[in-house]
Amino acid sequence: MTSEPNLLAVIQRQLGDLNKSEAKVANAILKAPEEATRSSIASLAAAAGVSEPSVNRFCKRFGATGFPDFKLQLATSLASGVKYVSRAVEFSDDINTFPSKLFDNAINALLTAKEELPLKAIAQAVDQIAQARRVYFFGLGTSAAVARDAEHKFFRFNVPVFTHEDPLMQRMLAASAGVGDLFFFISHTGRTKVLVEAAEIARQTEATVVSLTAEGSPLAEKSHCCINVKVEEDTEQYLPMTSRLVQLVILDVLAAGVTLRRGEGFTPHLARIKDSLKDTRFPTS
Amino acid sequence: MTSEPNLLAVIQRQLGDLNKSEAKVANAILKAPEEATRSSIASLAAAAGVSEPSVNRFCKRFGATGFPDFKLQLATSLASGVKYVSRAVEFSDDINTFPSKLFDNAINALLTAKEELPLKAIAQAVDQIAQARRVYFFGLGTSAAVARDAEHKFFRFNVPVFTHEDPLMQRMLAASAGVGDLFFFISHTGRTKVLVEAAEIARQTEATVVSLTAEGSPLAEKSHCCINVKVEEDTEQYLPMTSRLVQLVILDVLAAGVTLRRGEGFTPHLARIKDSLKDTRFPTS
DNA sequence: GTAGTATGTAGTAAATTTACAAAAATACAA
DNA sequence: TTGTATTTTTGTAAATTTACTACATACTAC
Repeated sequence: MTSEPNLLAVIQRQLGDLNKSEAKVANAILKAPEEATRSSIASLAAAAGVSEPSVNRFCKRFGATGFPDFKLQLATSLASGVKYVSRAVEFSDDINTFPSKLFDNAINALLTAKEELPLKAIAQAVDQIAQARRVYFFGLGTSAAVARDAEHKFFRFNVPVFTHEDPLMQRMLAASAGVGDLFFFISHTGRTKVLVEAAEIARQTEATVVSLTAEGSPLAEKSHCCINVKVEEDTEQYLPMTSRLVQLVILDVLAAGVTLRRGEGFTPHLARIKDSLKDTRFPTS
Repeated sequence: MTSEPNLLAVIQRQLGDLNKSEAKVANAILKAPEEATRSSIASLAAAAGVSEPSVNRFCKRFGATGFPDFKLQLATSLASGVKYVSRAVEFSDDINTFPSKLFDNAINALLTAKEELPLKAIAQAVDQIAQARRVYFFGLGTSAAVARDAEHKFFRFNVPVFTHEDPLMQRMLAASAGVGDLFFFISHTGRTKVLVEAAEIARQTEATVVSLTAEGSPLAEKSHCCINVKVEEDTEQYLPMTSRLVQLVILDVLAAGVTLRRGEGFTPHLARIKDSLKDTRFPTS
């Protein structure tokens, strides 16, 4: 419970900082992690095309006391069932391979995000949402769906929440904002022009601007509080985005944070909302 | 990789059938399994009060090729034990605990789903989507956001996709459907009346009905093809739903499946769509 | 060219396994 | 019972494999 849960992710992340032979070792391990746990230092060295001490140094660099200890850590990492390495879907994949790859990628994104949670920003955002008189969730494209999800979730807190996918509506609402209004912008890149402009407009009012987006992006700079999500995306691959999953869970975290703020006295309210949906469903069995 | 569920349990069960020194080894391991994975054959032999070859024989008896291999199996089996523990958020939680809990729950949901993926239904759904002339994604509440996300993703495939959150629109579209139309219903419970009714209406036409919902639910029964998602939800806790994350990833899988179907010749089309968004963003750096 | 780093070679220490022998347990007959 | 043959269990010691350390060489950047 102490150490990094996912050794492979750590290796992958540090790939750039390694020197030649260490990188060779890293690649050999990433290529066949299972096999690495079973092989001796000699065979791994051969597979990587380096000398045995290089493998040993590699292990120590990653916090192990030596090769056997490293293998143990690796095996433990692998045991949790996920290949902690983003694996691209290839055209040679079939039904038996690509679904697990996509799941692994999603899980991996969440694991990574969990380790670098910007707790301070989250706590601040919870404060601001809890105090807000009105909350607007704005996003475009994929993030519009995330905003919609957030609206549904936060609606349960007695706070008037709004979503709009129309950039013009977003601008107008931003322009007419005042004290107690909170604008929550969601964007993967943080560079979508119309969204950044809306944030800029909102910022010129008395309203609070919070964003869930990439660190250092134009959108982040316009915000009072920015929750950074850094998920490196294989944007070249036309693959589904894992970042929105992280965004969704972070919004869950914010929702939970607000609930906890309200205290136990608030649960009856939540129960009432849930009950109100009962008649819309076919009863179970 | 046959994977006994838990090596420790196996050892415990066979305790009676072991001879004296093997039993000593077994007890030493059961007493401190974590430590056993880290110690050498010599120290374990000493701890058990037997000779080194006895430990070795013990290992082989349990299917390992030798001591190191045994340690590996033991480590993996210990590590996989901590998987799948959903942790509920409590009012005593603070900012340092509840965010990781929520992330853990999300990750666990995906891990579980990954292991019980209904591949057959997924393959079938991919076929049907690939052949469809028009695809409608329908959902309500939280699932409406999922439907919206799906619309965005599938829009890139040249297939006309539509989403509507309005139950009346859903009914009307379902009623006027024909050959080549595919209705994709998304629902956590599969019991939302208006949605099930829309599915029923669609089913009476020549259209194809696919659903992403709970096994055996009314909605599932109305569908030509149902992708089952079983995520046991702590519905009592007013906590965010993890099921929608699973739904999203499954839709990613379907999208990837369709892309793979189209083959490599299709990538230029995807590239064009991506390029078309370029001017809407602030350039990087 | 020099300082510093990176990598490999060779030797050493450690750990694991094998082969074999001693001891213990068991079976069975007198 | 008791003794003996046979099998099983266990340990010793040697062989082998594996991992580590110290040192030398090669490379890189200044």
